[in-house]
Amino acid sequence: MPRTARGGRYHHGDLRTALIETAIELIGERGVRYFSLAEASRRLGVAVSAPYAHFADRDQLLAAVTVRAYESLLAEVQLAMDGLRTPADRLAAMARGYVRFAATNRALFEVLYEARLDKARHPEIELAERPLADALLDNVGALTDSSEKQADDLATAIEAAARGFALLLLDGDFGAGTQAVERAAEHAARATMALIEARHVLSAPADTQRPGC
Amino acid sequence: MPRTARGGRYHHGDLRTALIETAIELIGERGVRYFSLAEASRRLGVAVSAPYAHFADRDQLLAAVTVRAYESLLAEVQLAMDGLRTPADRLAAMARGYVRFAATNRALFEVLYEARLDKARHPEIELAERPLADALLDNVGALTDSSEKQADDLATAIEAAARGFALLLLDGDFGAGTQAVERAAEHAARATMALIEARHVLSAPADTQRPGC
DNA sequence: GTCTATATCCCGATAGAC
DNA sequence: GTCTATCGGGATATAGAC
Repeated sequence: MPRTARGGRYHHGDLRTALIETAIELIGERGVRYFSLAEASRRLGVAVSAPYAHFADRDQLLAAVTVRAYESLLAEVQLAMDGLRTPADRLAAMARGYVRFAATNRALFEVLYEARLDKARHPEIELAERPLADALLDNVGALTDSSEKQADDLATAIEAAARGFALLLLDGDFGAGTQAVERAAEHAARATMALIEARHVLSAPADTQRPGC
Repeated sequence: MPRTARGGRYHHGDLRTALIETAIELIGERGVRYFSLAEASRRLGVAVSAPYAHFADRDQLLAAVTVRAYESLLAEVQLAMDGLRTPADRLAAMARGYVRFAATNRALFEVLYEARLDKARHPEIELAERPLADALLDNVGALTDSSEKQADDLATAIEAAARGFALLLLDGDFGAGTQAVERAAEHAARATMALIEARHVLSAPADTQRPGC
């Protein structure tokens, strides 16, 4: 713990960044909803009032964490897509990267969906989210025969499936450890491929569909 | 509010049930994390110590709510499947019912996944969950050419997608109101159909798959 | 089974000194 | 920019009277 104070003032020099990192630690241990500025201050060895020099309130800190979360998620997804050229391969890779991100950055993944921040008060969050949404829509749109509505339906299905697999993984349904992560990521990628292959089913009246090729 | 006390003792006669119902109310308004026994007591007009005559602690009450949640979910899913005979139709209906349940019983849906209860301390929860898992596995298994592993992979994909659609709906991504619910439910049903149709993709090496029939 | 009262603890946020 | 001190609030849980 090299960053605790040594009896005197806090001379870290970047309490703002330290608070964000400690918030991520704490959220990982106990969940967003149990995160408190007071505990973060204690862990950093500063007074409970110190954070207010850098963030107006608790939500402002959580918003900063959320922005970082979107940035990390985007990086992980882009890394997974690297070198792949077909839209289908890139979409499957997005799902894989998304699931990996959820597992290796549990706190950041959680803050994305459970921080309950007032979106109107934190417009920077939507800004950070956009590139990811664009990447998804671009690749879905690049699938040859997709009309606008079909593209949108497919994107939504892929998003839903990826999020579902990530949550099943975090709930322990795939077991624990690195193998579980890769297993879940692989499942998400294959489900994405399946949705792409059967995408004609997604936007048609359900009662005209019959399974089986 | 006929159940508030009229200045004297609480003569409702079934505080235990009243607590469960009030807990569901409060969770729907503020989320599980912010639910407290104290506030439930206040709303019921009883002393904050009264609940302890019926539940050992807060988690025991939440566990009772969770059991009720699984029962309600099972009922909704069974209702949606009613009259349908093919496994595919029944699976699509399960997804539809699941999404409808999430929207019309938001509090119960939330408690299923965000109560953070120690499963070992509340074995009754797993008991309540089982019939639902069985229904899913039975129908997936009834699809003609599914091996055990293929059946399991398909079941997981359907579960992930349904949960994802439910969360997108609750996040407002489908808009608000009854139409949004039915739209999301329909999407979940179609995604289920798509996963069934392309289920051969789910359990095969991803790099041998190419989209398009 | 419910009450009153209390012990114990944690939180967010602010005021004013340095 | 950080500190000390504090206000005002809310929580869980227990003890003992009725």
